[in-house]
Amino acid sequence: MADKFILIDGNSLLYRAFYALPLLHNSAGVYTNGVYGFLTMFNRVLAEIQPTHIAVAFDKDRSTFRNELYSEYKANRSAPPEELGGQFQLLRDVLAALNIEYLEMQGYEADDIIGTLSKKAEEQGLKTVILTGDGDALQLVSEQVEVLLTKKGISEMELYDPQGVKDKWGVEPEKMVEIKGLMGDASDNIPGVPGVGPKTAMKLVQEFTSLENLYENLPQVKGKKLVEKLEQNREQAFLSRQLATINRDMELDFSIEDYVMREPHYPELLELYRSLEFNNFLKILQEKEREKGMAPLKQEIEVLFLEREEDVTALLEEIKQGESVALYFQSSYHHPMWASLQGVFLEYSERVYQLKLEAGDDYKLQWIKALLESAVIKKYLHNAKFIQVLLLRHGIELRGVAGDTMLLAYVDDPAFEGDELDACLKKHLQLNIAENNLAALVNTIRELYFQLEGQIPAELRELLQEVEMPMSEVLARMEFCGVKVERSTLARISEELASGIAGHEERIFELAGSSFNINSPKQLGKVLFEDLGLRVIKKGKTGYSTGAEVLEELYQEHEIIAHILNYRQLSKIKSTYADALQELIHPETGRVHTIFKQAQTATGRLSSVEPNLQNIPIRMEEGRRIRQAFVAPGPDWLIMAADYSQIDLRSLAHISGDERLIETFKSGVDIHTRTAVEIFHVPVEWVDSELRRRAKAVNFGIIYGISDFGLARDTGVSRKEARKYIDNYLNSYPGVKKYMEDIVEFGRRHGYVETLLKRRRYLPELNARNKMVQAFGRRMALNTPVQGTSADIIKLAMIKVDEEIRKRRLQARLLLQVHDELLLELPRTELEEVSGLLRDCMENACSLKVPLEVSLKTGPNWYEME
DNA sequence: GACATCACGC
DNA sequence: GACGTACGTGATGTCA
Repeated sequence: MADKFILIDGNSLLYRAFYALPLLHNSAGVYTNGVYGFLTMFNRVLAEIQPTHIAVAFDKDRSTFRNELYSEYKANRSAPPEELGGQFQLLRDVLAALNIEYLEMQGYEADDIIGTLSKKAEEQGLKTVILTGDGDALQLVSEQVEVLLTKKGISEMELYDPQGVKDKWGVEPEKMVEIKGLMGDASDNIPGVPGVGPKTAMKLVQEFTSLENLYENLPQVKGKKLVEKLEQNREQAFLSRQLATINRDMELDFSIEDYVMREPHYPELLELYRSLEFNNFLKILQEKEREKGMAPLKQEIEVLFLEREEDVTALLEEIKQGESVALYFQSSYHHPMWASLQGVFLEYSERVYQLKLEAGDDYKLQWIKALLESAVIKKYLHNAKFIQVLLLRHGIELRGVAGDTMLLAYVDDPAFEGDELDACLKKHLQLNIAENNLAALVNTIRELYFQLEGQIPAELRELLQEVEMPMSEVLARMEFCGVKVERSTLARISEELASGIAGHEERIFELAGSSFNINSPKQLGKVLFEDLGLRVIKKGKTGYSTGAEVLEELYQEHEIIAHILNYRQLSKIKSTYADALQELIHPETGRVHTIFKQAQTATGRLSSVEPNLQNIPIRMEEGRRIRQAFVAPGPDWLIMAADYSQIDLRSLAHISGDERLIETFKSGVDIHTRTAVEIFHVPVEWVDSELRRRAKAVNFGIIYGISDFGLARDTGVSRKEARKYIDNYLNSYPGVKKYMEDIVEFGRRHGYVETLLKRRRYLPELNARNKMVQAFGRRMALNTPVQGTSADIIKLAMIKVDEEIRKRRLQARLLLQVHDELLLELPRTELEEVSGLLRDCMENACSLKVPLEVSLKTGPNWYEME
């Protein structure tokens, strides 16, 4: 790549950053916002420009050659505020640690240094970008030199090339000083010609090109007043031009090598960032350094090909009982029910073997069936569930899985995003797999497993072995089984929806007076708020907000709103459910097979994708009908749903140990009614549906760590009233109040919070300096143990249910988990036994301070259930 | 392809 | 003066 020089006006940028950001300081009280903002802009621009050379220029002090010319120069500038003053030296320190040259010269401004350097760079054929907030630099723009001007805040900038300057000012860059000479510059106290502003100055320079030429031809200038003013201020104009002209011929010993980009001095930089508490810069820096220090992976790995059955037999004879292998399967797609196998890599005793599987090679897979099904040969894999489902399609039951690096990495840190093997290797072994070297990959699996397993606390090892690993097998069976979905039912619903949608669409266009794309928030916003002139309630980043919340407020104001809301609802159901689900019915099974992601959520919950079967509509009747398509697989079969009642509140009761909450669940009274009695101070017979609804919202809010603001919005009462409800709640349930205080304190002290089964979630946010981030961390600290405990409980229940069904050799099968609900299919003949078994396994999944209650429903499909 | 907006579930 | 319930996935439009 061609060499590129970036020249930064340190003063200008620091000022800009200082005023753009709130006054931040570290815990020692040192103000840091200017330096912080400088570095933010600096990093962004560096990433964008990727310069090979760099220098930062500073003003030396306030007296320059310009003051000798004109004593009033910059006389209007007051000294920098106290909070900024100290940051100049701080910035110099940071630059020194970054190993970046900075320059300052007695009697000159940063501009002059930049002008001189850019001129010399130009002479040597170097492309230059000048980063500054000072528009004076535009005079330096040329074919070789571009200027990046800060516009607003610290994120908006504009890059000027010669055409850019011409577009904006109508003249060549070098004529900018002529304009300045005429119009002056208030910020530098350069007078110019009074009464001549940017517009007039531009016009004059366009016509006369220079001050000299202008004054020689003064009579040609139109406007008597203007000529008069120009005449009177002739000397001042020339002086102003001189002041505005950047000196490009300072005496500088310039050698381009002095400004080559160099590696920072890491120890100094780390120390500085630490003391300034620039935690995100620190993180980026450490990440970078670690990546550099990463051992290059042994890329040259000898791979032994298993081409004939005899090769495999020989290998299998070598692998003794109790020994272990690592496996890596190549597949064509990320969904095990839609993927085909392309190859198997096997690492044994530090040797790597490969079995290639082309289309029609399924028989080769049978060669290793005995190995895969052996319970005594230990296997280490990454995401064993995926392989298990894929193999089930080939009639192979994977057994003997001793370790799964994906699940291990998940219990180590559930917030880590990157369930892929290479991401885990990078994080835990500092290994960077540069290319897709699968032999190298399989060769690292066991090392990753043992190293990480050795690091995690014993409780997490237990969670992995006793919960997540068995869970993985249960989920594999559920995914492979799938759930029967009737295409014809979905098609019928889709058609009905289509006609409903068309009706709303027609009426919307009539009322709007034009047709447009209703699905486009942008176009819809224009119609509602510009064409129809409705009240603007909320604006987002990109324009008017048209969310349901906003539209509901406008409901009474225009007939169109109701149609839009209905249109939105129906088209959501049609596109996401009725239509998309049909495509996902598997041709071989006639069923829909989701993937339950087991290493996805920060709380320990599962998630469901392709399709997501955890968000099938239920609240609104129109959407609920989608459930009619989820059917039992035969006339003598049933769908059964088993719901935990109030599992999150029961988890909260257990964790907090609150006496009243525990007592309520033990006595079996309705929790929301009870809460209403407590927080509204009324006898139970006064609790009507409205009071119960509000109490329910409060209960909900408590679990989520809601604020008075959010509660007010959800219940429709005033914020003050909502505050009162929360206070009343906390007084009524003092154990919950204590829990909230304790869990946040625990999180601050330990850096994490944990669930019933000691699943951890790290919460660095709790100790953040940013108040918003901290509040966010607080809500997570409150919510995660509750939601995560519920997730733990249902996982335990699922393992028990699956175990029991298999032990009793029942035909009933687990199909889905929807956080607090299990869905099964079963022959009618097993109805009684499965009901008892489910209730038993779920209610006794674990022993809490409160009873767990389960409600069971059955029916021919997921819609008609009782 | 990344991002924002919207809407569905618990 | 804005902004504030947790955890998710997916369809669609917009803009680079």
